[in-house]
Amino acid sequence: MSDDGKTPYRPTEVEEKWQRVWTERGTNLFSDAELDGAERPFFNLMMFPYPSAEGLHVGNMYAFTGADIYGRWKRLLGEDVFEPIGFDAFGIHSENFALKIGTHPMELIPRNVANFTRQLRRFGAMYDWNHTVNTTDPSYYKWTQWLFLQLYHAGLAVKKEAPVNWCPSCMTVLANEQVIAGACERCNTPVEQRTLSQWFFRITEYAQRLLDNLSWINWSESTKKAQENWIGRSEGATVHFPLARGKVAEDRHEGAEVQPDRNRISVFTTRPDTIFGASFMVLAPEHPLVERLTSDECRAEVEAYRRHAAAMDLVSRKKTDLDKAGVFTGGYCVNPATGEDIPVWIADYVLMDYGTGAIMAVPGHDERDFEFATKYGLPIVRVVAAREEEAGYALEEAYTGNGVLVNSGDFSGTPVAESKAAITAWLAERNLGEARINYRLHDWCISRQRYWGPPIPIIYCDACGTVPVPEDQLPVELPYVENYKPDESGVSPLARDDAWFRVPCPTCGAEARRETDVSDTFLDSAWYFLRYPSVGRDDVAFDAERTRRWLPVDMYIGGEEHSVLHLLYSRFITMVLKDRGLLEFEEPYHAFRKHGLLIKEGAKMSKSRGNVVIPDEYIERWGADTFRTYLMFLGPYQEGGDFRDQGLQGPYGFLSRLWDTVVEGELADGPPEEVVEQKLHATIRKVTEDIEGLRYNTAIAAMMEYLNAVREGNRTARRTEVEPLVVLVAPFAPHLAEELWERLGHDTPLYDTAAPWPTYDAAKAIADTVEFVVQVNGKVRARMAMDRGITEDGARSAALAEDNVARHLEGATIRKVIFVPDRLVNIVAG
RNA sequence: GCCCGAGUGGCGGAAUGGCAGACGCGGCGGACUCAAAAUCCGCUGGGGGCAACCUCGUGUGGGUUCGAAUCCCACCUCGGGCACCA
Repeated sequence: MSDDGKTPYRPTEVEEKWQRVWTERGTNLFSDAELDGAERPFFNLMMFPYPSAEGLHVGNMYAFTGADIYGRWKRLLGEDVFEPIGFDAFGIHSENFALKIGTHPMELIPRNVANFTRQLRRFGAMYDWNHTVNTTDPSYYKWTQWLFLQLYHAGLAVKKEAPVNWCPSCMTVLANEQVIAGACERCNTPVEQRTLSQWFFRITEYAQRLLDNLSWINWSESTKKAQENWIGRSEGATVHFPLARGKVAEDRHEGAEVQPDRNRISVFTTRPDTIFGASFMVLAPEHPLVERLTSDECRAEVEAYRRHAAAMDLVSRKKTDLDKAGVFTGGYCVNPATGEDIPVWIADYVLMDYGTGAIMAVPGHDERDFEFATKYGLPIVRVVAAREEEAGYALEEAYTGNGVLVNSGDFSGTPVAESKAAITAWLAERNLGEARINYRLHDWCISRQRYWGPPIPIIYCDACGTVPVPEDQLPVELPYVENYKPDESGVSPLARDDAWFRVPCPTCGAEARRETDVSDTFLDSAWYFLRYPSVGRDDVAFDAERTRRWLPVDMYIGGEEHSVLHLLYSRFITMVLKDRGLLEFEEPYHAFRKHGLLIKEGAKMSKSRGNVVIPDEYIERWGADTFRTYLMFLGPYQEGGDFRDQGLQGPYGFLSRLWDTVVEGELADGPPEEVVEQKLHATIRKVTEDIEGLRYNTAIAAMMEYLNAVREGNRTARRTEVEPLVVLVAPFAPHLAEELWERLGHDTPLYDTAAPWPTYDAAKAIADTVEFVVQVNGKVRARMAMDRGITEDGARSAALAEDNVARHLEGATIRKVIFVPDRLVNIVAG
């Protein structure tokens, strides 16, 4: 009570009180028995944060608030909502930061986690703190290592010598997904190529399935689109071009068995129909056949070119705007369609990591090939024309349009579309090619030559070879290594700990060595949702029965930045576990919704701009309820919005007025007054439907409108008018709602009440009279109240009688009347 | 270059074939106050008119329709993603 006898809204007091109550009552916590017995399980998942030293970012808060509102709403509907949170604390972010400030990650991370936990508790999400995960905890990464073994035993984890993306600044290998435009996604340093022996997960085996399921999973469309592009399916053909007899240097290894694939160049093409126009070949400089094809005269030049290409970093190597440059190898192969010998070149515009690393160049119908052919004076043949009569016309640029084949032997005159299949079939009959589907997706390199991650559970023995660590010896604990800084060697810092590194072989007992690489952070996060319900179990990664009850995840809300990395990997891992018989579903998330990006005053938030919103400051000043409500009000959740400091005032005023209405004023008894009742039902409907569709901004606007109507003209509100609003606002402002619920006389807290969400009567949600719009020739001339359900004739005569309407019709003949029931009359006259 | 999304008052944004600008911020005027803050009430897209009203207006140009912010075509701008992908 203040001096004037008023009880003003004091958010901090209210929020501290209810957070204490929730903790004491365990309102949001599940016991094992509750998890096993839940009748209406709803798994509400949000993307667990990486606990940075800076603390919770407003972007995290935005994401979590939107997800928490959805979960709280489901709970108020009476579902058993499991809403866990955790920490994705392994990885290069953490390690780099630890290096920068000179604190060991084993000290730094628990500190950050503690700080995050404090912040997460303060903003009022209904997290189940009994079921948190921390990826750096041995009780978690034991199962990350177990997961690796599952893939290993399935033949899906393989070690390959491979050219990899090497970040010279982070001194580690990056997955293709972590390379943005040829540069490290983290530090923006140009990435170089290196060849290292790495562990790969064969995600490409699952490419088609990952693509196919996109057609039925309930996800945000843009996210599906991003995955589709990333998987990058193209249909075409593999075509084999035999090396030309007598025009290729003889095999230098006398007596060596000549491999079949050493005698031909295979290419992948999406345009097999243009094969008659393939007038030369281009190989990637690294292509294994270059050596064999190169003639003595060309050798010096070819080798110089290959050295030059190898030294080039991937940024310049993959730049589209580079001049096409290459060199002739001196070798030839045979175009299997024409039988002609065609020269073989090498050029850096052909990439070894896509298709077969070789292309058939069709300069007449491919812009890059045209540019290359023009530059080096190579023949350009037209094999497609819009009309057959154009067969003889020369090409001034590559023609990539549709048409019919020309200059293509028996296939001339065939339309492009059907000739693709016909030529592929013709080649296949002669063993010169076959239909082929190619994917842009690459295998997932999970090796990291770093310290801060789960050690890959593999042991190398001179006698037994590669030996997986037996399951009962997991976890392979990450040792404390004082100097964990990576170096230029490309060997993980773990190799420095001799006592850890040397280990007896699990199979024969002889002295053996551990794998010293750790796994990619994305592996940690690829399965964490499976762990949540089974947290505490140290005998299994996830309990089968509990998993059956709770998974797949019912609703997953997160940022679009994880569209291709995390979401694709977790789908892949789920499919693998299903194929191993460990799960009964192959898509981990029943529904996924992306949220938008939050900007500040029209600009991207960044430390360098100095416009980063620190949630703590706002929560301290306005309270968590206002902050949450504002974040959801400032724009459409799935599209993001613009955070403006002034904007907090609106939601604060709304919550304060709601407080005043319940706490300050006298509430009258009796059913809602007629004028308010219709609005009440309409509001319940709108808020319910808007939350379901994550349209939080308009849900809040509807509640504001309703409160304005309840308070209209300083009238005395009725309890039955206000109490439903207290529940509607509860997902957004849970503390305030609890307090008002209690002040309305309830003994049981709102969130412990079974299914308190109000229902609406659809008949009462609509008014008896509707405002008709009367148009004359499409222009609004009057607005008139009419009875709901009025007939066309009734509306028409009422409209014609209206003064302004009559005035606009003066002297004109009515030609037509458009009638939209309960909405509009449009009189067309002239 | 290709793909996706967006362009609406001073500002954030509503409206997805039928009243453009809901809701909120800011602004202006008023009440309360010695005063200010807070709070409450009213007004608030441009132009014209005393007014009733009229007129213009959703990036630009065209189209479909009785009627277009909304659908179609072309273009411009911004944001995001992909990119010598054969």
